[in-house]
Amino acid sequence: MGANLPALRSHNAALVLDLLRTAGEAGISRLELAEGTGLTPQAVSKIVARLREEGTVEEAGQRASTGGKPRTVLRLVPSAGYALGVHLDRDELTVVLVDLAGTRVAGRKVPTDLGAGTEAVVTKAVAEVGVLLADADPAGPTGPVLGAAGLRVLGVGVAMPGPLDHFNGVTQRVTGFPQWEGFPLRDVLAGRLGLPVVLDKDTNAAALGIALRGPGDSFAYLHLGTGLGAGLVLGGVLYRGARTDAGEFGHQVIQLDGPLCTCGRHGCIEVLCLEAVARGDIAGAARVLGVGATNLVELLDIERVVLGGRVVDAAADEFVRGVRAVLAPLADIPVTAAAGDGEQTVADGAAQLVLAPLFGRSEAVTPAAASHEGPQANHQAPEIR
Amino acid sequence: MGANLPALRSHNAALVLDLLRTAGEAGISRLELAEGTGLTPQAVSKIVARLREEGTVEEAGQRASTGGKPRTVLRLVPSAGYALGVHLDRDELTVVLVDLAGTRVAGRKVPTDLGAGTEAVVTKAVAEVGVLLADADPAGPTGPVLGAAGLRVLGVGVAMPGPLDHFNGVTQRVTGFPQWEGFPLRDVLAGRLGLPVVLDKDTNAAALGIALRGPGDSFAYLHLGTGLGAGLVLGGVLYRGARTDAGEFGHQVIQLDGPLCTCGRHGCIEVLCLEAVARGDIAGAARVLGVGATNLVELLDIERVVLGGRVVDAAADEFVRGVRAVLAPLADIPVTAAAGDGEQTVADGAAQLVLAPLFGRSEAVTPAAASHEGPQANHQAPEIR
DNA sequence: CCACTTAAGCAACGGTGTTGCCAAAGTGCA
DNA sequence: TGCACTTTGGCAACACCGTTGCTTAAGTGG
Repeated sequence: MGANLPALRSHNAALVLDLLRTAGEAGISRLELAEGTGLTPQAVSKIVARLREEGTVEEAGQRASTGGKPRTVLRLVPSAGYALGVHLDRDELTVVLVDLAGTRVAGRKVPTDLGAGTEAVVTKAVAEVGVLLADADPAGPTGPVLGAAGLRVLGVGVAMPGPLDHFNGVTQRVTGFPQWEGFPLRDVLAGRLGLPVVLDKDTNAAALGIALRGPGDSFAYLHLGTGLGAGLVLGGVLYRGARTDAGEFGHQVIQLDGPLCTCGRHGCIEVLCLEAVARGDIAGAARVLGVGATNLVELLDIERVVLGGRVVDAAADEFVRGVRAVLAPLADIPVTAAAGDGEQTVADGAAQLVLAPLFGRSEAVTPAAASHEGPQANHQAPEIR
Repeated sequence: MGANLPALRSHNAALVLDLLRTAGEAGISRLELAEGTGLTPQAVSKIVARLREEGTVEEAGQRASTGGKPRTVLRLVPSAGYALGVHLDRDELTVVLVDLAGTRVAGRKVPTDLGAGTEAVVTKAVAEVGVLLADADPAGPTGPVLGAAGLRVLGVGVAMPGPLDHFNGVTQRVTGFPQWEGFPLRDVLAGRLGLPVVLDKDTNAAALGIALRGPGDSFAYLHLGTGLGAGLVLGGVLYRGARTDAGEFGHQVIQLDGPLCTCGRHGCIEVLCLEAVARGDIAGAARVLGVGATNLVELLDIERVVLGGRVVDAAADEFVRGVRAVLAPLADIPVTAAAGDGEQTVADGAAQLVLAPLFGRSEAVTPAAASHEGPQANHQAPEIR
């Protein structure tokens, strides 16, 4: 909790990196970085010099002059670091390699059965990662970590259906697959791969990915697939809650004494929504989702709502329109559908679980984290240096 | 956004002060402070030395030895600073003076009518503050600021029914009193009193007050009075949302096509709850509140629920039991009633709006705050020095 | 060609937490 | 009573952070 000089240094470096990432191809000048961060131009110069020496940042031309020396444009070097994203879904395993800019540079998708057991799934995931890296890496399959000789892989983000314990990296009950309860997936995978691993819910991963694409604001990502969940980004940072279980949106009750849900309660959004979908009533499902979204907007004062997941993807326009119809009379909040890559949104977001800390996007530490020393020594938040 | 050495210094000082405040009368030693903050014992020594020189902290005896030099007990000096809390309710004006430890040292309560207009209410509030300070201050009514010669008053926190704009300190529509819409209460009051002023919703003030009494955790304070609102404390910090409008709990819809609410929607918690109360059905009201609380717990993964407000106070036990009954089957979350001082909970909490920043309890800056230069120059977060 | 403007680096500086060492103040046993 | 040991807390030197004051680089415009 206490901060020292190195902490201050990396905090400011993260701010600068985040602005560089947001600027993308267009780049950004030192003075603009100074304005954006509130730091002195001199401080920015020093920080940029360090980042350039590391190879994380490069100069890329200059702006038109405004009467004096033209500003030098700086740009993030995407190839300075990579992260792996693993999406472990009920019936499918997706593995992607993402660069520092958040661009997917390689990806694989194979059918998998979570029911095959933890050992089988872990082995398969490790194998898929190996193949992906071997294909992606021009230097070939040599080097210390799974052939990652040429690429600097910073870590692996793993996204799964919740609930799970993000802090300890342990899976909890996965509906239908009791053998996953209490499995320390993060540490097992970290041991096999020799890389830092971060585990989180699929909805959180997707929300994080969306957060890093847009400006750092507050929004809710509502994911309607097999079930219904939400990822909450509050103040540009993923909100996980005290026990990292936040976002259980599906079982919000919006109809007292409504139909019985699998969770034992009555009138949950999920059961109402899925029943409507089952009978082909997309408008009805969208309306229910809209009521839930309105509750969220009112309660958390967020700035936008993003819809995603298989069911939404199948009729995105209709869902967006339906949610808007409920929300619009009360608040002028944009409602959009997540970029239509389908399920790879989650895999890309999983990779961002590793990258986000570099850009200061995981600062809001909950009390649980403060009292916790953190995961395995060398499996903690990676740092570029 | 960017941090420099002074920022680091005050951040760490705030951590130390927060632990000292939490320790209360019992006090805490330097080494315990080091453990609690994660700082080096040496760093804590330096910080404590500064605080002692300021008069904010004092030595108070020593612990029993455990085989070596006994630990020196440190304690916050409550009289080192004071804050005023003003609760502006629809029909009542409460003014309290609170010391650094959060203890109320003086208070006044007078009937008031918000409908009398902004000028009349402001004048009355200023007068009440003057009387309170004159009574409380042994040095008598001399000195630069309203007779506060002997007391160092750090600022004034003002709590009102929402919605309002906390960042700009401007009131918005207050139901039934259109002349309050868009009134820059914070700056007007700051000008009259010559003190920094902070404006916030009554529910937020109450939640903050409760947060500072307990450990820094996550909880929701549900306030059932004229209306129904919530104050959310997430990770020990008051959550205000992008436009400082978070906590609009009353208009969460939990019954599709339910009874019409004043807000135009159907089946809001507020209308269901108030209707039940009106017909004397406390159990029914508590059940509705319980469903809403359960939704909150699921969505935000908070650790406890606190109930308060006039209606709850009148039948606290029954409300607590009713909410528990709904919540218990799903989560092991404590439900309690706010300490029964009635409405002064809000006034005390209002004073904490001023004190909380000293203890690092308002760090989570929303994006809106970052892009905003802050209020008037000298009406910003006060600092002890 | 030269005055002016704007961008960025160099050097010195104040101030942060850290490290290494030492003094102070107890306990417990011979 | 004396002495070894443990624990607490301060002093001094240090490395390193962003800041300040100034200089150099690189343009524009009359």
